[in-house]
Amino acid sequence: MLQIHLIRNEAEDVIKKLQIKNFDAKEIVENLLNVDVKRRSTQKKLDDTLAESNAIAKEIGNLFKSGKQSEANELRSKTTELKQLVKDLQEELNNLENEQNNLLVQLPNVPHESVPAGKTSEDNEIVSQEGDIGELSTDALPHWELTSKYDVIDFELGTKITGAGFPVYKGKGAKLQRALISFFLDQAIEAGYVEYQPPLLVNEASAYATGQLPDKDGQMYHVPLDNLYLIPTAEVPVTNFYRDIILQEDQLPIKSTAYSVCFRREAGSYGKDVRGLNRLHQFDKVEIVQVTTPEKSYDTLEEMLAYVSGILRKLELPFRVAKLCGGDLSFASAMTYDMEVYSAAQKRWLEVSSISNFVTFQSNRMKLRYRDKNGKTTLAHTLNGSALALPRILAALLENNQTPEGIKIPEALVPYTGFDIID
RNA sequence: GGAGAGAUGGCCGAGUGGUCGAAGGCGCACGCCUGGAAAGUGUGUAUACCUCACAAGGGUAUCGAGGGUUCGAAUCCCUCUCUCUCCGCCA
Repeated sequence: MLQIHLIRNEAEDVIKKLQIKNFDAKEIVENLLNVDVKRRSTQKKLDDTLAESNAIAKEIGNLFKSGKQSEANELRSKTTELKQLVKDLQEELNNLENEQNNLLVQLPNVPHESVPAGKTSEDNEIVSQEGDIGELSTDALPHWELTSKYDVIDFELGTKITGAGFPVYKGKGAKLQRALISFFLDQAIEAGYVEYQPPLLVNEASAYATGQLPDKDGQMYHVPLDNLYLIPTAEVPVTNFYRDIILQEDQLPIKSTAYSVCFRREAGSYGKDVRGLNRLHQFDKVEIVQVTTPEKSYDTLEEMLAYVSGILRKLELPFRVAKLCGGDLSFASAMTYDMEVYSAAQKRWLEVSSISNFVTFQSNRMKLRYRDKNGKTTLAHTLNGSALALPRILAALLENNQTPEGIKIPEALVPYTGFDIID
């Protein structure tokens, strides 16, 4: 959520920058400016009225004490009209605050000035690419055929017991999953992240704080009986650790990592996009989260990008990095890098990580602040990234490493799997 | 699920209708003391919004959350949430 000060002081600039996201903010901003003025004058009136009745109450107390009953009673009658006024003003203020909040929540985060214009993922800027995307032989199989050929994932079994998008991993497939999770976590720990195992269900306040609510409530599984949401990513619980907290500057940066199962309803896609492991309702992911200062957050973004690149190198997967254009940027993000690995058999790039700087968009909503050297409380910056999402990594490993003898396991993973080939 | 107790500032802990944003202690910051340190000692030490120059100063709100009684509530009443103890159930 953007801060009202920003709208108040830089309305034109906000409108202009949101155009990069193809978002027409003009009307909302105008309404906000209006409401803001009304809100402030109402608050002033209310405060003044309250100050007056506080003063009278105090005086009545003094009069009673000095035994001047009649004078006290006289004053008492005077407060009845003030009471009604307070009530009215309070209600008005409440309405205006709600109105302001409802408007504010509709505005996406302002993109960083370096974010390229553009509408779709076609317009993303490819900033780097590395690794060999060499040709596979013509009889190379897509992963959804390899999984049944080697009996490592049973999609139908998952459909039977739950539904489409809930695969059952089996044998070496299950072990490979477990190996990847351990590998990713160990890498993150080595890079200075603290490992957490968060709850997989969160309450409404948490889902709101990281921006899943109210914008994307249809994308989460909801448990109405307890009003809890299944997390779409570990980002939600982990970032919420710091909700309503004031940190000391020397505690920053905070680097957290968590493995979690992720649940996504993801309505609306079809065809090859959802085939096999490409898009699931339940999948595994290791997430990295950082909380840092405004001065450092963009350096941190680069650091996280370098970190994830390192993992992909160790997995020997060809990958490229895309800087998202305005139109492809998520609601809450100011700047995002997508990491994509090449799926040799599908001949397409698969997104395996998305690393974003949210600047103060999340911290404002969740009141995550720190006290700087001068003792001033300031909103912290939050960032997160996948490191990494399992299914598409698995898909790429299966496809890219297929040989007549079987599927080769990259060297870095062998200590974790205990085998070097799936055959 | 049943019964009971409780929720106060960074922490501990007082406070049952007015002088309480809140005693006292601890912690922390700065100063004094000291050759240096400890001890001692002095001062300060919440957040948000409004006014305003995002200064100083001032106003308002906040003692788990929301509502009510009252001229006036941390203190009384109602609802909710959470925590703890005992019982039950249970991986």
